[in-house]
Amino acid sequence: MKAVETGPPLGCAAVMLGVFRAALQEQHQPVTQQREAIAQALFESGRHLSAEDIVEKLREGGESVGKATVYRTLNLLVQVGLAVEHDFDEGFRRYEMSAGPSRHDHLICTSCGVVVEFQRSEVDDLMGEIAEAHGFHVLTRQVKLYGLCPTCDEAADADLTRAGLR
Amino acid sequence: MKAVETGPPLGCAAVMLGVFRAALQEQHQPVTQQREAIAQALFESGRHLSAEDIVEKLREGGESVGKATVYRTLNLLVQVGLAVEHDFDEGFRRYEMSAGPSRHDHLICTSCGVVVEFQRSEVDDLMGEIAEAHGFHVLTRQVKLYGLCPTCDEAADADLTRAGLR
DNA sequence: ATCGCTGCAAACGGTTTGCAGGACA
DNA sequence: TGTCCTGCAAACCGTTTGCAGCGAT
Repeated sequence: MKAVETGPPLGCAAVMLGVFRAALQEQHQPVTQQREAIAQALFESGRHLSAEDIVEKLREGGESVGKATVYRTLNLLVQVGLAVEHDFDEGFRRYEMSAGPSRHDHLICTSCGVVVEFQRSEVDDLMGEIAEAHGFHVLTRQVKLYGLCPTCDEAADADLTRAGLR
Repeated sequence: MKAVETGPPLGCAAVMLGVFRAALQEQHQPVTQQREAIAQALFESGRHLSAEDIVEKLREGGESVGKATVYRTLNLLVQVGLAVEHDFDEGFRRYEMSAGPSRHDHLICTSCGVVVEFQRSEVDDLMGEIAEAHGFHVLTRQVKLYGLCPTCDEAADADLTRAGLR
């Protein structure tokens, strides 16, 4: 078995790429090498990538794409629903493959910056109910919990204790 | 009874201002006219204001403050927990008075941009439970539902119907 | 009187845009 | 072959920063 860097099921990227190609053709938009490369980079990583991350990833792979094209393609991916935009308060945006109906949300540590994903059907249910109650037709959501991860929380506690004992 | 532009209970701004002053003094930070004016502008409006909004609001009131000071003071307010930062994907940030424990969340229309607030104790409960399950010490959260408001949803439906009948 | 906040303007950095040339349909 | 996507670089814009001077403590 081959070692793989990161997460998504093998073959998933290929399927997503097919969907992307189909979506482009349906809108009479050209399927260019750059668009495929950018989409593939995002799908293969399966994580939260910045535009810069993608430029770098592709450069490492020997492909050269302009930053502007990366932004344009990412917007395209968001439009057709194959990617979602995230803002983790870093001063720039990150993008992530959107596996359609599989919704998940994030816990973000404001101290060390670690991002933990979680998935709870109760969130889907509750948000759906709220949207309905307000007559909104919700397409996407951003549920982010900011605070201290267990490690940083413990460290902060230790600091406080030390200060208290001083 | 006097006509009032916007929302928060009268006197609320004054109380919040007092808390801000106390917080500054506690940290041995000077209570300047600018800081008071900026905080008051935010507290009185009670809505989601951008830094630019505040500069304008103060200029209208005859007070002149630098944009840099507005940003610095807003960060100060966030640090002491009297304001929260919002990002509604407009390319800039908005700030809102934080009434401490009274948490509320937002529905955002991606078509007309209207922002609707809602408050549901179930959200507090669920988020608290999730944070606990992951050992996170959550301080703030961002729960945003993006989609079409009733008006825009209806308009979109009408468009689709028209297209279908063409 | 001292410390550090303010304000102006320039710097900064992520994102967008204009335009000449080349790739897809 | 025509359209429009790409890539470079400059423009853009919200935010941050450096520095001289004044205000709060």
